[in-house]
Amino acid sequence: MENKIFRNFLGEKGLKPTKERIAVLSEVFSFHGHFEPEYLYLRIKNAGSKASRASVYRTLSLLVECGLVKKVTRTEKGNIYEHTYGHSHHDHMICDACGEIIEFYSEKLENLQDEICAENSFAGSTHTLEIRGHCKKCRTKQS
Amino acid sequence: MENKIFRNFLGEKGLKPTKERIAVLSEVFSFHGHFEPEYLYLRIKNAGSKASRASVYRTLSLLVECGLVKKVTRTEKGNIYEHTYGHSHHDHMICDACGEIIEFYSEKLENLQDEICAENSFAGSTHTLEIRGHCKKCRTKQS
DNA sequence: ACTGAAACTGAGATTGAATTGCAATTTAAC
DNA sequence: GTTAAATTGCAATTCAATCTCAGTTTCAGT
Repeated sequence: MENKIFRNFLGEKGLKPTKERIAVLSEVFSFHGHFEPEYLYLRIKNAGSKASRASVYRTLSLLVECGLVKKVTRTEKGNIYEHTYGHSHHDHMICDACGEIIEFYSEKLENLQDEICAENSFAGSTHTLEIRGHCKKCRTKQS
Repeated sequence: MENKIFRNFLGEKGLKPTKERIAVLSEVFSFHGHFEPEYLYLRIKNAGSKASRASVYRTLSLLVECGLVKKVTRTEKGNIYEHTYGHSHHDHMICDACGEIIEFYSEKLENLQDEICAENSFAGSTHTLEIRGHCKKCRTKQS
């Protein structure tokens, strides 16, 4: 599981699995959904563990580096992350009215993108598709 | 052309087409490609016009609001913009090695996204697709 | 267990893009 | 022209993110 993956990753880099790093890891995987670094920091505090803001940021970078966490998007106010282990790849729709984030996945879309990369002699490794608009709820509310 | 569009937009909002705003507008449309606010600010200075950083930022927001300019992406170091008037919609591939930005467009992709929105009862208004990887040049260089 | 070198941490300082407050200036309607 | 409203630039501010560095922890070697 993610704990093992992270420890292996740290080992390979000569880094140490400290309390703080493990606390961040656990907290990231203790819930589902998207989060901002500050929110994560507060959760950790609240959970009785301790890790400074600096450590949260530092660990978050490590988690992204080893593929357990992904940077979803950048808002006006900062980065948004999500954990990816156990989650297959997906893209996002974001409601401009309420901020809700809907995840979706389309095989066709993935294939089409591979095609497009090939056409451009581009070796795509990752992608981010973000559709903005209004979710069902906010669409109704408007009218 | 863009000048007229911007002036109309300003007029409707009771805003004034000042030298500074027009300088920003002209400079944005004086070249093709992507830019950062700071780069734009320097270009304006260099062109002999004058507009403070504050005015550049303020005007850029107006240009985005009226649809002449689009925020392409947010990097570690800030926003990247492009002018959109006269440019049809497209998406981007960004080379992680050299930073090159390749634009592409696919009708199929657009349609597929509309389908996906419909499936999720989502009213999509805009989207951003960013494929990251290595461009042809950097792929070759690597081997 | 001990020891020491290397890795790590937290608090606060720092950075840098972006925004804002405000006094002075410009605009344009009358 | 005159004047009210809009605009400007500077400097101050904001805020996420990063960095500094002295003190702390980890762990391999003994």
